[in-house]
Amino acid sequence: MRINYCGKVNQTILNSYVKLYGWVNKIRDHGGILFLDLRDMYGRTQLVIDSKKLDFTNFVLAKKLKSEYIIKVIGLIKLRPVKDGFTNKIDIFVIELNLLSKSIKLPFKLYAKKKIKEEIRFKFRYIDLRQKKYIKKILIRSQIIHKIRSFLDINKFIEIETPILSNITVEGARTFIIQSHKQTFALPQSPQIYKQILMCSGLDRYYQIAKCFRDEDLRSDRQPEFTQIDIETSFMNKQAIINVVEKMIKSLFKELLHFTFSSAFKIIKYTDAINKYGTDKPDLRVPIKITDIEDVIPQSLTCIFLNKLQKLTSQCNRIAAIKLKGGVCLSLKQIIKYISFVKLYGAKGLIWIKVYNINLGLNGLQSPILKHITDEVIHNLKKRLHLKNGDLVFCCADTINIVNTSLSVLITQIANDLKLYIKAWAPIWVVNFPLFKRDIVGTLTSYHHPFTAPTSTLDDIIYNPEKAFANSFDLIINGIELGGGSIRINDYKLQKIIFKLLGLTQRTLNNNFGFFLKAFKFGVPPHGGLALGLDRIVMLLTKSDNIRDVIAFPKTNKFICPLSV
RNA sequence: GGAUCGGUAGUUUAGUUGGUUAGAACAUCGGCCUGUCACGCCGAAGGUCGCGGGUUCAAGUCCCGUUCGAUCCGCCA
Repeated sequence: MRINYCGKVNQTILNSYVKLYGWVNKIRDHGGILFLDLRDMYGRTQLVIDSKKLDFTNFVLAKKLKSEYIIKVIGLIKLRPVKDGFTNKIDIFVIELNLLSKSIKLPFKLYAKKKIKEEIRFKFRYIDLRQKKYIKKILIRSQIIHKIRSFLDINKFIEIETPILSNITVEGARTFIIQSHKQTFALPQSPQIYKQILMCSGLDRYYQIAKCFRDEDLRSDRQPEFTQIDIETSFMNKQAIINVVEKMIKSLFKELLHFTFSSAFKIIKYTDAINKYGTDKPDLRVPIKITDIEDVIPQSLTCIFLNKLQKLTSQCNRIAAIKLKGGVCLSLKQIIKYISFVKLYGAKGLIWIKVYNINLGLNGLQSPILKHITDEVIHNLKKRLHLKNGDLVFCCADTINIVNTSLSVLITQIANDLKLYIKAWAPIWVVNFPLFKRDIVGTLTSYHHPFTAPTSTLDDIIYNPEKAFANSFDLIINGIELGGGSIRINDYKLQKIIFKLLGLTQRTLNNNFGFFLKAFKFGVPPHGGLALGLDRIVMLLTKSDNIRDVIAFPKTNKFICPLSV
């Protein structure tokens, strides 16, 4: 058994002998004496190879060592002569040296100051992972999984594995299909149905660290195969589930980052999130909200706000604004940059108003629309937006979706540019999502999935499905969707109605969900649960801006594993 | 499926309105050096400029195509 690690030997065992294994990180050859940094996964320590203290054969061998050779040494731990600026306090005076493995020249420099292209890093991932910063992410990932397991274990959850090879498909993402010589399998997008079946068995606190597969295009936070912390419980309501998951997340932050959340996570309804932040995953570290202004500007002006594009006739429009405190310092160039930025999201543009002196009315402002507006409009805007000197207002007018998207991405962009984050961590539960949404061809689809229990009445669901809401909840931290869940339907009739509303034919229903509905006839406990994206939790806790950094062997945008291709 | 950015030595990169032999730093290799810790000093080697085509007297540079990588939109129950 290995006892000593390079990163762990310290001055508590001075003047004793130690056996170390490791990689040659760097050699400083002074002729008769060599200084060698030996590295393992926990850190580095300095070996001193002195021609006077080592036999000739060993010294000759030492002179031949190169970077990344793997060696075994036995040496005496000594205090290093004191010199300013160096904190490593000990040396290992080598008395015996063994070469275990050689290495050719590395394809890139470890501990390079400049960023190495991922293309190369992932091709040689085994070398990439010799770097401390990436080892650390892998270590933290392991700790997170370990802590989640012990937390859930303490809370009486049991870990149950569900099949990877199955023929259950829930509509949603594209599915990976596996052809074997005997059968065709689908890789699971999540263990959703299996875990609900387990509830039917009475295994009422289930969890799984589950590999999931979705054949969709990649993003910086999306991989085709990823890991979910999948949880399902019976006889717990929404609040109870939220409580236990929140406790788990808080314990992770406490144990891994030594950060304590002072209060319960904020809970906000979906509709409020959309109205105030323009998105269902707001980043509450940024203190900017969206404010409706349509009712404080005269009808005659709305077309100007709509950029002369259309009259405000449809109910599907929104005229709204965000206020940037101290924003007058933004240059016209920056403002134009933001205008072209929102155009990427469908907005026709932005109207901006710089407030230099609010008491002077129009004279205290700078804006391209000054000649179209009156002091009264300014007065109204001042009241609505609580305008003060130095503020910058961006207004956007378009369909609700375009205004929401544009202003929410604008808020994020401005916050990034101007470093407007007022706190480190902003967790939030977004609850009561719509039950359904219409896709591009007008078909009704589930907002989450077809098993989500509604909060609306049956009449509303049937006759006004788009206005129906779900008993669901998403966990958002810093604008990142960590996961979501819901209370599930546990009523045979209701589940069947939902399937029908979603347009499933009797045949599809029988083929895909027949067994599931049948299970309902044998009794289904009230149940619910959620799934958290493990990779995203690791990203958050390791402050990684890329999911590939927290996965040992990630895939590229083209679904290629650069290591093995 | 769409948009944007990028690919020059092992790595990170410079390369002007197209114009001599594509330059640097670090790494590598050889030599010297007993207190370095980004050691130092002397020397050397290392480039089909992603790939294919076009324009031109002349292309790393301009144009077209393609491929790979990244980011985003669509997509992601």
